[in-house]
Order: sequence, then C-alpha cells, then structure tokens
Amino acid sequence: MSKIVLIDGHSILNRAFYGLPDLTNAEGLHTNAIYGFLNIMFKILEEEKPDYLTVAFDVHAPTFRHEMFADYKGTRKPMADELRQQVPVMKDVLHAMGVRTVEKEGLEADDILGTISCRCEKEGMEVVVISGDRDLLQLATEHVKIRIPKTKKGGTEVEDYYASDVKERYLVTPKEFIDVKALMGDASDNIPGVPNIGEKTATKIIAEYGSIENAYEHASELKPPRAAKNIVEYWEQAKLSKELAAINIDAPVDYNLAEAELTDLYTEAAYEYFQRLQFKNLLSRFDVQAKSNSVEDAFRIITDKEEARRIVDKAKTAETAGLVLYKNLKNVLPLFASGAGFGGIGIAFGKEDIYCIPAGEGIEESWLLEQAREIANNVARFVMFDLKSALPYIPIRPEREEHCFDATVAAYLLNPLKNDYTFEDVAREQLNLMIDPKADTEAKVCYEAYTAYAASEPLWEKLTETQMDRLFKQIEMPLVFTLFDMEQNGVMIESEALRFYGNQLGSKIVELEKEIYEMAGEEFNINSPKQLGVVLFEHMQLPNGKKTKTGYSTAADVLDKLAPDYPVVSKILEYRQLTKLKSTYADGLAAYIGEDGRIHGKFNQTITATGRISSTEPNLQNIPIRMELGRLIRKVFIPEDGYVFVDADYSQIELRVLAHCSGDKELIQAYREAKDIHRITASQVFHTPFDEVTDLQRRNAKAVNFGIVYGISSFGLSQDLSITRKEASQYIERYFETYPGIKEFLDDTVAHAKEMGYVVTLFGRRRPVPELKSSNFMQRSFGERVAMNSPIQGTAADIMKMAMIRVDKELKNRKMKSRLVLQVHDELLIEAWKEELPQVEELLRECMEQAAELDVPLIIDMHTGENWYEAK
DNA sequence: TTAAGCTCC
DNA sequence: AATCTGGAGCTTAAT
Repeated sequence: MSKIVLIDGHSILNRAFYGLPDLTNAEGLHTNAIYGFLNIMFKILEEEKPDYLTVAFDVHAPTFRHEMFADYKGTRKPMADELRQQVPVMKDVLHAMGVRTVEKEGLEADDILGTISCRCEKEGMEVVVISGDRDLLQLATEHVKIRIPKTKKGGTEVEDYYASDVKERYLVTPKEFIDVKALMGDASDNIPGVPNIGEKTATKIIAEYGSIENAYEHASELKPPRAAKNIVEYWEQAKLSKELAAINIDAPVDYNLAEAELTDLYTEAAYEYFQRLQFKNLLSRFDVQAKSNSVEDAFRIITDKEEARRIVDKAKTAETAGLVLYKNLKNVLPLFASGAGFGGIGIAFGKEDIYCIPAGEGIEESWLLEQAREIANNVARFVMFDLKSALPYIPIRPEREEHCFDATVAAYLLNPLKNDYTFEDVAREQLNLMIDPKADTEAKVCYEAYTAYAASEPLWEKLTETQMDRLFKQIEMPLVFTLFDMEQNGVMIESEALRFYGNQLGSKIVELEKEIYEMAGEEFNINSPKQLGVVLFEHMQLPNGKKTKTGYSTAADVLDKLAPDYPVVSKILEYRQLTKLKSTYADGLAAYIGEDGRIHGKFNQTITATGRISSTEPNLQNIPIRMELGRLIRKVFIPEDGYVFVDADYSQIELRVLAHCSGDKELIQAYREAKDIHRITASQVFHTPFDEVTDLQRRNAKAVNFGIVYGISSFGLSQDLSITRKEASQYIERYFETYPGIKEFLDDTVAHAKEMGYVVTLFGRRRPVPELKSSNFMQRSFGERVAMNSPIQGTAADIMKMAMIRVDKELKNRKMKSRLVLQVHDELLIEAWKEELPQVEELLRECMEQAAELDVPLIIDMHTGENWYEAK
C-alpha cells in the first residue's frame, strides 16, 4: 500500500520559528524556521518512508497565535518579519529538492490538505498529515494519521492521532471535533461559536449528542440551562460556525499525484542552497561521492621512496605548493600539536600533482620533514592552513616569510564572524568543491593540500577586491610569525610561589566556607547560583530576590547592594573572588607550566570579529589587575635570570583612534595639548574652567568617553554612573555638542554600515554587520553599536599588530636576546636582557608610538620590573 | 552542552 | 512599545 506525507507548510515553519533560537547566514538572512522545518521533515520522512510528499501553503501569509498567548482570546500576531522572509526561501529550497508544493488563491492550506488527504484515502493510500495545528485533527481516520510535532528540549517529539486517538484524547470523533469547535468558537479563527459555551461544555454536549443539529433538537435536555437557551437563540451563528470550522475536503485543487512522487531530495541544487544557508549538519546528508570530483582522480598515495623523491624535487621548483602535515593516519586532522605521531605529508602543486606521502618503512619521518622544509623554503608561493601550528616542524627563513600564504588567515579576513575556517569550508566556498565527510584520511589529506594549493588564488583575488590585500600581506601574514615567536618564547612562572599563593587561597576559602554555612544555618554549594539563590532569597528571606528566568540572580551587582546590610553576602562575594582566583588562576595556570618552567599559551589570530588577537590555553589576557588580591598573581610572572620585564601600554589608544578617524577639531586639539583628556573633556562638556573640574565631573566625563567608544546608550551610561537616564542622555548630548565631529563620524559610520553591510578600519579590515538588517529593534540597535565600536577597536588592533611585528623583527634583526612574551590588546610585555635594557626601551617606544601616523600622537606608558606586578 | 558568573582590555 | 556599552576565555553546576 502506498503512502503519502502531507505537510502544513506555514504551520510547521511557525513551530520551528518559535522553537529555535534565531539563526542567520552570512548574508544576514534568517534561517531558523527553514532549518527547523527541514529537520522535522527529514525526521518524519525517515520514520514514514512514504512514496509521495506534498507541502501545502496558504497564499497569503497567515497570522499566528504566538504560543505564549495561545490561551488569550483574539491575540493573533502578524507574522514576524524574520519568519515572513523565510517563506519564499523555504519554497525555493523545497523545489530545489524536487518536493511538490501546493497553494491556491482563495484556499487555506487546511482545505488543500483536507482535500488531498481525502482523495488519497479514497485511492486506498495511507495518509500522514503533519501540522502544528490541532484543527487538523478533524481529518483523522483509520488511514489518515495526524502528526503534531512539538519542539522540546533535546529534539522534537511528535504526537500521533488516528481517529481512535482523537476519541481517546478529546472524547469526540474527528468529525465531531468540528461540532465542538462550532459551539466553543475560536476567536483567532474568527469563529464566533455560541456564547457561554466553552471547551468543557461543548465537548460534553457533542460527546452525548454527536452533532450540533442533534443537540439543537434536544435543546431542552441540555445540561447547563444557559447553554440550552443560547444554542436556540444563537442557532444561526452556530450553523455558520460549523461551516467555518469544517475543513473543506472537496476543494478545487489541481493536484496530480504523480508530481508528488518522492524522489532523491539530495540534489545538487539543494546542496548549493544548504550551503548558502549554512546548514552544515544537513550537508552531511548528501551523498557527495555521487558527485564527480574530478580532482579526486589525481590523488596518489606514495609509498616508494624513489617516487617520493621525484615528487618533492618537482615540488621544490613549483610556482605554488599547498602542504599539509598530518598525524598518524588513524588520527583525524587537523594538525598534530606536540610532535608525537607524525604521520606524513600531503602536497599539491598542480591539478595533476596531488599526493599523500605517509612516513613509513621506506620513507623516514626525518627525511620527509626535511623535504617539506625545502619545499616551503623554495616555492614561489607556499600555502598552508594554520601555518603557525606547522612552524615548529617547518621553520621558514626570515627572507622567505613573504612567500607564505596562510589560507586560514585569508579566509578569516574575508569573513571574521565564522567560528572556524576549515579546509572543507574553503574548498566549498572558493573552489565549489564538495568534500565527502566520509572520505578516508588519505583522501582528506590530498583534499586539504589541493585546497591550499588551489584556493590561494581565489582567496587572494577576493582580498584584492575587498582591498584587504595590503592588510593581509603587510600585517596579518607577518603577524603569523610574530605570534609564533611569542608562543615559542612563553613566559616564565615562579611555580613555587604560585603553589604557595594557591594554598593560601585554599585555607582562606575553607575558613570562609565555614563562616557562610554558619551564618546561613545550612550547608550548600556556594558555587551553585541556583542553590545560593534559594538559600539567600527563600530560606534567609533577603529582599529584592526577583530576577532572571532560571531563578534568582546572584550576580555581583545584585549582591553588592545587599552586602552592606547582610554580612553573609560580603562573605559570599569574598568567597567567589577567592575561588575564582584559585581555580582559574592559581590552579589553572599551574597546569600549563611546561618543563622549561614557562607557560607557552596560544595566541589566536582568527577568532575575534574586530581583529583583536585572543589568548587561550591559558588565557593570558585576563590575568587579574583591578583587585589587589588578584593582582598579586602577577608577581609569579617573572623574567629569566639576567633578564628584566619591560611593560609598555598605549595610553587611551581607542579614544585617540576615534579622535583621528572622526577628525574632530576639539578632540584632536585636546590630545595634542593633553595632559589629562578626561579632565579636558569634563571642562568642555560641563563648561567649567580646567582647574576647577571636580573629581565627579572628571569621573563622569571618563565614563562618557568610554561609553562613546563602546557605542553608547543613555541607559548604559546611567547604569554606569548611577544617574537617571535623562541625565545620562543630557551628558551625551552635551558631549556631542562639544565634539560635533564625533557625532558626525559615528552617524556616518552607521549609515555606511547600513548601506554596505560592513564597517572598515583605518587599515582596511572589514567586519560585516548583518544585525543592522534585522527588523528586531534590539538586534538592530546592537548592530548600530557594533558599527560604531568595531572600526575603533579594530583600528587599535591593527596598530598594535603593526607595532608587535616591528618590535619582534627589530629584536631579531639586531640579534638581541630580549624577547616579546605577551600581548594584552594595548600592552606588550618584553623579557629584556638586562644589558639590552636601554635599547629595548628605546625600540619599544619607537615601534609602538610610530606604528601608525595619526593626527594625534600615540603615547605609551612604560615600566620595568622584576615581575609583571612591578612592571605594570 | 549551556548558563551563570567572573576575569581582562 | 521596546531597548538597556564593544571585544574575548575559563570554571563550575546542571542538563
């Protein structure tokens, strides 16, 4: 017996839309409803294995009851824009998959579904109807199953209804379901029903009498007298309601079953669509092997040393070579980290020259690595993904650095918003090459090498088109080597002192724990916000316990307000501080100390949206400084014997960048003369002579200065300064009056971003801002703040990168022993050989202050010390 | 895996 | 009518 699945298109889209978090693709297109729809559809198809499939849509986008308001009468919301824009795309996607869709002017999807369902059942088919709308239950029979998906946590659950299930659950048959609705009405469908009859009464009446007609004839017997009276009084209305409630099962629908036959959904067109929508999980459903990847024919696995020798010799003279180092073949890419388990190389230097060369019996690891080094240092263009991680094995001579091309970094510049930059993605995006996720490791190695080889050109073209070619060549690529040096250098830790610090924290924590249990009158996990909230706001009855959806907020700003009145709260805050210090810093850092007594953290170049560098394993960019107790941690960061720390940080680099980019005369002038920019700002904003500015005025001016850089709102500023929103907006207004160039610049930047879809730094780095297209006020506002902040933060990052490169290069050129060890966004830490100290100081100041020439001076503060605490 | 909390610039 | 300062990473608890 053949089977058909019918889907209520808008209903399922709507379910998916409200059941999933907002997703957007790179174009700023919202995709969550489509994604959810497809997941539900695939799940159903796998379960049902039907022969036919059809999706029905309403011609005019219907309104929907928002789930939250489903119980309220008459609260239909118009379809959200984010959902509306997904509807035509959804239809396109279905068509790309060869799925039949039906819609007809004047018909609701219900009627289409009812009609097709009825026709198919008559043909002796099994019918499965998918909808989120319970009205469809009236269509259920022995052969028509209604399936209602529920988006729950951890996947979708589906409620199934044959006729008997409807009866069991609602006490009436599917046909009677229409009569129930006729009596109770449905405000959202404009079905009036009969007054004073709700769901309970309606169900009871229909369960007993089977139809409104029969109930009408026995009106005098009806239970609640009011119902009896009204059913007579409103009989015409009841009949009309029944007509409205009934789904038409004989509508004039042009429908040919043959067109609905379920064929292979995973077409090339669908693949391209999924790719564009960035449905990565769904892409894996496609049987990529079926597609002819002609490059695959060129893949060769080389085990013979003579052949390997011929290949690498040829590679050395190649124009462009893509290389990959891989672990043992059992291990999955990406690259090995620690050196153990080197498996071999992948190399590509032409469309017909793509090789995987495993290290093995005839081909020694050391020989192979040596060949890789020679290739890297001889080809005109050497391309890898994540070059920095290969540099320990393949050192690049300084004069050869400019011949290197890191495809990961290039892909990052082209779209810094992505989470990762895999070779599979780059192959897909740049080469239109689809890689089978199930391919064996050798094939993947070949693919990666080939992608590196072949993608460098389109990547470079795109960098040129977007005018980021200079940024790439002059800043990002050289930075790869600087960051590598910094990682290799690492920073020395006095591990004894660190352990002592941790132990001290440990004892203090135990003490505090006892005191808190004592004061609370019970023992609980203080680290659990959930438990803590219950103890504080329920058991101990502390005031103001309202906040957040998952319980009480126990965030520091909430507890701060309570601390003066409740000593236990102060203890808890102290406990939090100490446990944070111990777990993240004392114990956390200790775990990363290497055999050389140093921490070699990672500095990541392809993470942030703005162009900053990030630091992981461990994060060395968030070592405490604000609180004294935390700041002490910095005493364990020490230079090696014979060395001293030199720490230099830019003074207000972001504000200076803003002054330059905006060209604001006042602010530029202020910086050219400046001793104290916040005081000058206060003086100008508050119309107070410079020398008479109060501390409060200065503090406020400083907060406004920061707020401006972050993309200010009056609310944020008012929070920050504990003033009213009105006062805050007055501050901002006066600030903009004082510095009209800044207002103009920020407005222009947002306008440009809205038009172009991205913002740019002074050095050409781009950041897309898809949020600006959102119809959601909050999202759009976020986009505006991002548009204001990113060019400033990004330009500062660009400048720091240029400075680092110069510092690193200069130290190496002069063959100095001093070395760069840390970067913290606007700060560099150098481990300086004591004899070189004066040179280092001069060089640092020169490189940093002259890194870029702006209309305002770039100034650094510099200190030396025997540890990081002293040097900062 | 996510949320809440905390650390930094 | 609503909104409610930008960029990161790590640890813990709870799912």
